[in-house]
Amino acid sequence: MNRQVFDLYTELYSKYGPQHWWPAETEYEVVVGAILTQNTNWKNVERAITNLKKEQCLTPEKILSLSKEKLEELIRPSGFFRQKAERLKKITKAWLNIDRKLDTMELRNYLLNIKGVGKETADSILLYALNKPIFVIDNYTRRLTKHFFNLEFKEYDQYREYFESNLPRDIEIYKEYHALIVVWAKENKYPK
DNA sequence: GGCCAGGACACCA
DNA sequence: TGGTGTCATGGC
Repeated sequence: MNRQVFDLYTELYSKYGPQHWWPAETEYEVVVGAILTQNTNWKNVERAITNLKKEQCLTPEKILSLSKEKLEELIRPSGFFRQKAERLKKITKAWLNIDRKLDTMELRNYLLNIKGVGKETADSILLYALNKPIFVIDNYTRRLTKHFFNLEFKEYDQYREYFESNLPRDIEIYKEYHALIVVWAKENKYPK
């Protein structure tokens, strides 16, 4: 186990403090947020979530009952609103039928088979909604890996396995580390 | 005013 | 598998 991966975690944690991610009141809100935040500033996602909450629409049943046009209107601030409305409908149906007895990788495959759900989205849901030990990789994580460890991989799962194999298998650490990486990246806009 | 955000997918060679 | 275009709003 490569200590520097864990050491960086403790460093970021003591510098920025606990982030208590994911900011959501329910599991389903995590699912919705995971779709809405795809390549999108979180501020814009918050506007969309606020709209959904204001209309009492942040439940699977309500999302499914909304017309396509109405859903698009509510989530418009998050951008890509047409495809995200489509994706929300699809993932919501799948979410209602999810079999929680499946093991982590089976759940991952289940999520990845939903159109509009890629690895980062699936892993965010696994970690933050379903409390499964999966390390979430995003572009910030790739940037950080290059910046601090001078490493670059080709595949998403290579990054994921790198972090997972160099950290204690601890869900809380996975949650905090990913959040701290985002905080770090925002403070260091273009560290190269 | 331009750049980019907590990606995913289709299409092409 | 690797490269590129598309989707779209709002913050900075």
